[in-house]
Amino acid sequence: MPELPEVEKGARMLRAASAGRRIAVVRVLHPVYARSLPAADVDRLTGRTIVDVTRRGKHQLATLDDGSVLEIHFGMTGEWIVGSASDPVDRFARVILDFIDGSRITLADSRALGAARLHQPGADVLPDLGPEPLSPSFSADSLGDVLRRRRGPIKVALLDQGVVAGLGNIYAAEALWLARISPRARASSLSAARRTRLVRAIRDVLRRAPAARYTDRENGAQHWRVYDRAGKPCRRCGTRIARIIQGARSTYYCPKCQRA
DNA sequence: GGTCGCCTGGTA
DNA sequence: TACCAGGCGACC
Repeated sequence: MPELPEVEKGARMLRAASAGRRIAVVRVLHPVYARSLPAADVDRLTGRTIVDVTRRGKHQLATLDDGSVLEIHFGMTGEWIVGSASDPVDRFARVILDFIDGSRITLADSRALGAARLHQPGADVLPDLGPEPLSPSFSADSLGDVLRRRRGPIKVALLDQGVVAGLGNIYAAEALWLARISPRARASSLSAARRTRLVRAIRDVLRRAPAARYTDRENGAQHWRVYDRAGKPCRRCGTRIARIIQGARSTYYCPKCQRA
């Protein structure tokens, strides 16, 4: 489930595999992806050279030599497969970029919830995205400014990419557990002290994610502190972890040591 | 603000 | 065979 740390890894892969390379062939292999990357954009991409790749929130941004930007979103199940143009096409390949040097990068996405979009030169890419959680512009004060206008619970607010960029369902739950804040707490009523704890917890969760192998399918789950642990004892106080639905999504939390 | 549905593989 | 996973846009 790609959240910020996984997308950062993806952006690095894309950069290593594509920066400085000229695109020979673009193939779009799924109707959902054809919607976000129509034939006209495939034509525009073909023959262009990828200059650099950056990440913003959960979005990967490949800048092309004409200033246009290819934006990739992994959705739930997106991942890169790096190889050569002679490789067999992956079962879940949705977009394939073949470069003139014979190398290839494939966007595989089993559930096809991701997207690829081409932004024209000079376009404002991702205008509604909130601050990067690991940047100084994200702070207890800035978070307070945004949350003040919110009516709903803090968990739902944290999943809003306009509040903070890059958090998903898992790390939002993990951060709230670390900060000892109930996911049901009203976003607008969080004290400055709790916002400080939350900002710290978000950074902590995101920073340690790669090292903790959060993303490893076999070993990841056992490292989660609260996510997917419904009915199991809280790692802090032993209380049974609760599962509730917020914004049509599962939320896991400790009803005792995460207070509203 | 809340809820639904896109998608499809994995699991009960 | 039904249901669940979830990022996110579309809807009420």
